[in-house]
Amino acid sequence: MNLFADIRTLVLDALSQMQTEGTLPSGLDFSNVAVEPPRDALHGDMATNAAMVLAKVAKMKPRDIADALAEKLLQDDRIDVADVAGPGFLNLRLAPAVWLAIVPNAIKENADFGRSNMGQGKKVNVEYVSANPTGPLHVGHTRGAVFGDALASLLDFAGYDITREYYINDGGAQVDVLARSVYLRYLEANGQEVQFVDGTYPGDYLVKVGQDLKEKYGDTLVGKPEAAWLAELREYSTEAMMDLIRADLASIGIKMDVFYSEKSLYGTGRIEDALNNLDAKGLIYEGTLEPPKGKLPDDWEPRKQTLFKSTEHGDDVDRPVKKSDGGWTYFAPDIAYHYDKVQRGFDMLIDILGADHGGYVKRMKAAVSALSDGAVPLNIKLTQLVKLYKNGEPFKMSKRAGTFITLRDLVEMVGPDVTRFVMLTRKNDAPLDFDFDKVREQSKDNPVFYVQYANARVNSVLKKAALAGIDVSDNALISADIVHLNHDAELALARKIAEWPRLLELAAKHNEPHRVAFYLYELASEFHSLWNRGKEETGLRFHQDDNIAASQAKIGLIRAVNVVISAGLGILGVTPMEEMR
RNA sequence: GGUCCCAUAGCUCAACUGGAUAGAGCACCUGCCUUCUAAGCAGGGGGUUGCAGGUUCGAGUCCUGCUGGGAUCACCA
Repeated sequence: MNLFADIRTLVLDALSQMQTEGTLPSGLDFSNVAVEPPRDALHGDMATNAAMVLAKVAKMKPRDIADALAEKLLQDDRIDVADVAGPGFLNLRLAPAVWLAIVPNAIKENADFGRSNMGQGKKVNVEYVSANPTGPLHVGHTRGAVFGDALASLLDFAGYDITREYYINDGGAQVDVLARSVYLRYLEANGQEVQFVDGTYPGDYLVKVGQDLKEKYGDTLVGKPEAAWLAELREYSTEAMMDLIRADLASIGIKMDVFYSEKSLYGTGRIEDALNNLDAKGLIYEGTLEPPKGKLPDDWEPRKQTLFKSTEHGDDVDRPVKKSDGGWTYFAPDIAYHYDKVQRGFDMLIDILGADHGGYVKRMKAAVSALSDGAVPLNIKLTQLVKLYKNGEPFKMSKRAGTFITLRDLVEMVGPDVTRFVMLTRKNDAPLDFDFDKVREQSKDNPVFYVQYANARVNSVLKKAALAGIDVSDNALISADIVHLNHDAELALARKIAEWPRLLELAAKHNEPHRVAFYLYELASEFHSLWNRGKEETGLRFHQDDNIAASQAKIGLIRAVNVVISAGLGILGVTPMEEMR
């Protein structure tokens, strides 16, 4: 139930009627006609830009259209007031009962309130995290993980058929490095002194892997040449790292549907298939790239390579798919991987990448555009850096000094819920400041607690009312008489609740889960405001002495707040708190 | 130098993708606890939306050019 959509339908119907009556010319495009909440509540409940959008094509004055439209709309008993204002806005005021009707509706739909079918079941693949399997997830990965997961939930709630996917980069040279590093830890476990030279991973998360390896092989690999153990250890170490990463993800509530291995693309003809597809379209050629403009890299030299003509699909330069030694570049398996996604029948692909991969966007989009003949859009969202602070002071990370903050550290220090919420209070492409101390503060400075506190307060009221013998079951609240909600402050809260389905669709449409976080903050604020007004105006308290019917109506209102907060937090992946203690 | 992202109140950020007088929080000032949790609420001051043009009924939002910050730039992933 989306009131804004309902009223927009009403407006469009009225416009069509005006066309049949000849007040408006036919053949107009209504797609830009919007019904939105006005910026200033004084203007009314909803505003439509219909008159201004249509004025030019209809060759009429905006105000004339608006006046005629107002007259039509007023015939509907949901519309109390329709005023023309400004350059041609039509401000609508709805009958209070229309707003208040959202309350029992929200309680009835409960966890499904706001769910939309705008996605029409379209298959969407959301690929996120995809960190190299060479170590635990760190803070940067965490942001991508949380953002991708919330976006997936958001789209799911908006009616898309979502697949959550992780691409394991287990095919490249970094896995050799991992294997060698693990071998060193293995030697260490066998009592040898080892040196971690450049080009190996010194992190102590590999200590246990080395020890486990000793359990498995004893000392049989000691002193053997690399050729004897490299392949084996590559396999073993990536498995161990993926176990680690899966556990990291689980600790913030993320469960992938698919883990897709890069290695599985090699030696199976899949890379060749993808490139053949491009070749058949005349997009693969042998050639030499121009040197990059500006300052030349020291070791630059012209070189003949196998290139993908990505410029045909919007890239700036063509991109190599084979190295000079004949091996694939990292781009080649990525092409094959996305080809696979296209073949699996997704209607849309979304990749979540760190901002440092921004240079990769155009070529990947070019590849998907070419592979799918433009049929499957690839939407790449970049997540900006996370700057860590401790008590207002920048917190510098250094692998060497052991002050490298991992996802696990974050979860242990502040918990999964706070981590997730805070990381979703910024747009994905804006840098994020994360202060370990501030996010744990239990005050309204901290949006997490502010929202949770609202939820807890509602529960507190429900509990006390039940103790006082009032039936506050959802069934009782649904059938409560909204006539008892007759105050502007109560109406304001009902309006905010009614915005939820619309907000959700907007957030989904723009792939912006942070909007959910901001909305929840506003909803909580509206609720806290009403709560406090009850101190002075006793008629606004939720629990009305000796008036069970009024109490049930008022408690129903805040139970609806509860429903929306739970649904919203659910999308963000945050567990609502029943009480704050 | 090329490409991408960013620039909004003293600070951290919104602004429903082109709508009305640009909004919140922090900080500062003034009020509100005998009351369902004051972990909260109400009110006040604070702005040339980096600069200069352009597009139109209308621009923080779109286009062009600057300035400043970040990321990235073939044979690493």
